[in-house]
Amino acid sequence: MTVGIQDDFDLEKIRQSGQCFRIRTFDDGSYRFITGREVLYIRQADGNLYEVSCCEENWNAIWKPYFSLDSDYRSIRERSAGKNPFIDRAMEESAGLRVLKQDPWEMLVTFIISQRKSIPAIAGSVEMLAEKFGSRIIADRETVYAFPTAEEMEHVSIEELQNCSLGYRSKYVLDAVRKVNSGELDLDAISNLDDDALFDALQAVFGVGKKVANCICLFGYGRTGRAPVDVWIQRAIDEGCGGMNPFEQFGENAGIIQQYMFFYQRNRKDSDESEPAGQTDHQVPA
DNA sequence: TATCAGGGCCTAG
DNA sequence: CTAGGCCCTGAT
Repeated sequence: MTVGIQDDFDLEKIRQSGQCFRIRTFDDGSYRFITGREVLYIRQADGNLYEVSCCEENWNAIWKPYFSLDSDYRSIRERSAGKNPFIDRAMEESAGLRVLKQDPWEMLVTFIISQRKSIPAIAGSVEMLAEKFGSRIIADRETVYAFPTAEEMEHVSIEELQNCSLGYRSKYVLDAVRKVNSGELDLDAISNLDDDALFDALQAVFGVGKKVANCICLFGYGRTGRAPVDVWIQRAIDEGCGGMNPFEQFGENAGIIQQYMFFYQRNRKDSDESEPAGQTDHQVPA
């Protein structure tokens, strides 16, 4: 069927935004997304019109929330403008990307894996995990594998994880599996916590520090006030913000601004005028 | 072929 | 608080 999307929405920018590692493209311009056991093929037809492979119920119940289409990003950009020239530029260049609302368990494991890895390497490991331990899905255009649940990973060995190129992160993932399956960490229950408490609860997992915890808050729990600071954002802060963390002033939209900055910093021509000025005040609590 | 950085985190001092 | 080590990959 066809849906109309009036707000900022750019599939290619979403694909490159580094928050989701299982997006696939097809030659006809279609993009494939997976969440849980649901698979979506979506293609821009004309202007604001998109052809989607799902029914209207699933579009409304699953995919509109997934793409955060209940938020008005255009107005968020407008209201966030005028505070910092670098960020203004980042918002212009990156308009169209969305913060995706993804599965918390998948985000926990994926961002544990992400540490000290390049994006292609992360994608490779996540794909291997899905193929080895996830359930098979016969989708419209291919056979795909869902990201494995904690239950499906219950008896996974350290060797099997090593074979997915997890390296020293294997023991971290194993700890996540154990804590979630034992109930020591209840990913549903903690969704009721406020941002700071959620942030702290996630860091109980071995291998989850501030950056990874903030990624899970933002991409898994929709906590848009959270702004993870990674090496790219730190570079943007050094080169565009005089070394001072700019996210406090954006409040509940800090995480969205962070995504604009991340995309912009990765794609812009290296300024090389890197001026590491000032301290690096790290993760921003809302 | 060799080198290096990559969406960090843990541990020791 | 700071420095080192860590598994492995993709890029040069």
